Amino acid sequence: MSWKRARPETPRGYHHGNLKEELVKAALGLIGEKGPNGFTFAEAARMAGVSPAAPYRHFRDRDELLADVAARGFEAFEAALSRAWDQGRPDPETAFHRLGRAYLAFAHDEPAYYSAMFEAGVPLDASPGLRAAADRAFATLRQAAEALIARLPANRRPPALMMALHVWAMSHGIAALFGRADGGRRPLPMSAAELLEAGMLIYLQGLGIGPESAPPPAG
Amino acid sequence: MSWKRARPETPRGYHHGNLKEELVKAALGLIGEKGPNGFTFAEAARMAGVSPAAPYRHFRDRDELLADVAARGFEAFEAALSRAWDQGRPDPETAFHRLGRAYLAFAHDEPAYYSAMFEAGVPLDASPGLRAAADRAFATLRQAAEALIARLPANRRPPALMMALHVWAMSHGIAALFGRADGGRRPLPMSAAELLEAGMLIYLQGLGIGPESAPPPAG
DNA sequence: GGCCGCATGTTAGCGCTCCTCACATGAGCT
DNA sequence: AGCTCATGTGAGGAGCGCTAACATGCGGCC
Repeated sequence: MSWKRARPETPRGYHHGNLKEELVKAALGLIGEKGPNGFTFAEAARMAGVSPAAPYRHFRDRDELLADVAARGFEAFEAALSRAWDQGRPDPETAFHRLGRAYLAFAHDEPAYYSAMFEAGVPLDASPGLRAAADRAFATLRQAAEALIARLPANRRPPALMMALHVWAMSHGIAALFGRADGGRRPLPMSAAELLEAGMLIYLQGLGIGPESAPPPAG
Repeated sequence: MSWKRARPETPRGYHHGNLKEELVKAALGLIGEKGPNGFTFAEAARMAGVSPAAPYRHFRDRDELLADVAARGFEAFEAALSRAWDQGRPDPETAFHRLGRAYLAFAHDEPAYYSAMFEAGVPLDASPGLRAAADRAFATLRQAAEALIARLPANRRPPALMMALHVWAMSHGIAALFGRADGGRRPLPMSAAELLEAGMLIYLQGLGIGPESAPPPAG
């Protein structure tokens, strides 16, 4: 009995009624606080006010819950990136910079999701929906890369996939190494967002999509 | 008694004599096999042929061993990067490409070290030597950045620190997302090394250190 | 309306891990 | 030779993942 909530906020009977959702929420909270390893199945159950065995009715094991959290994270990620990209309006450059900021904002504001997605070691094919969600998120990046590349003369266009991978890698690298809420790594002379912005400007310049080399055709 | 080695390769008495080193080696092996979380204090002890309590004579706890592995990883990393950079010989561009390949080679060939360094969640100040070792490794990248920047006209030089951070971020991003031994993430149309090489060429081009924009002064 | 099936939750418990404490051993110094 | 102390052992508490057998009550069926 000791695992029961001291004072249940929502009185309930034998059946919880919404346990799966509440377990996911609890897991998110725990991952956010103590990292993906600090998260414990038993503690999530405690938070939801159920016995330590109850979660097994909803998830095969701890890894499956983690995979579920990661999948939801990719959904939210894709939504945030799509919203930022906004179909490239008003122009691809502006939208692209918004996209970069949105990437870092997500990593910064949703560390629990970001951990589950990229740092918890969840294999991408842990669940059917996971890889699909991850692919949709990446597709947004790729779409942005394509729109930017389209502004180049046809004979100087790099592969869009490659460019998307570069953007993703740099964003993830900055988020992973410097993007945490000052957590414990390295003090920087500039913010992660500024660092990414500068890096992307240089990269785009290298492609020839720079402020001085590619005036918008209908400017 | 069941924890004893079935057939001790090196017969020993009550005292092991070299336990600390052997625990670190065992940890490396386990991390390489099963990721930084799969690694277990008790199993490392078993591998070394000692009781599960013995490791506590050499490491305060599991995290301290992990931090020790990470610190050794940074030492090896620094050594590998320095060797590749080779003081910028024969010229900074050539040496820089070697450096990039060395970065990915390390991440690929020493996954256990790389995990402990970047993915195990070890705080950088877990031990005095850890941050120092990490700083030395980063200093190598920064040194390379400085040498490359020095080839630019004085009025177009970006901050070396920023450039080093960009290089690090892109390298780490590629290593973390695509660099694993095909482990389980995403199939690519090109190797991680090629991806990094292409990304760095574009980035350098953006800085004006490109094949067609910065012929060596003594060419 | 009453009954029953089955999803959901509980209890008990195995095996494992981390870590601690009291005790054993023997290497190296005096 | 004798002592000391670093190093290793044994036993055990607390917590976790997971399973099996049992309890409960919601929802569909007659």
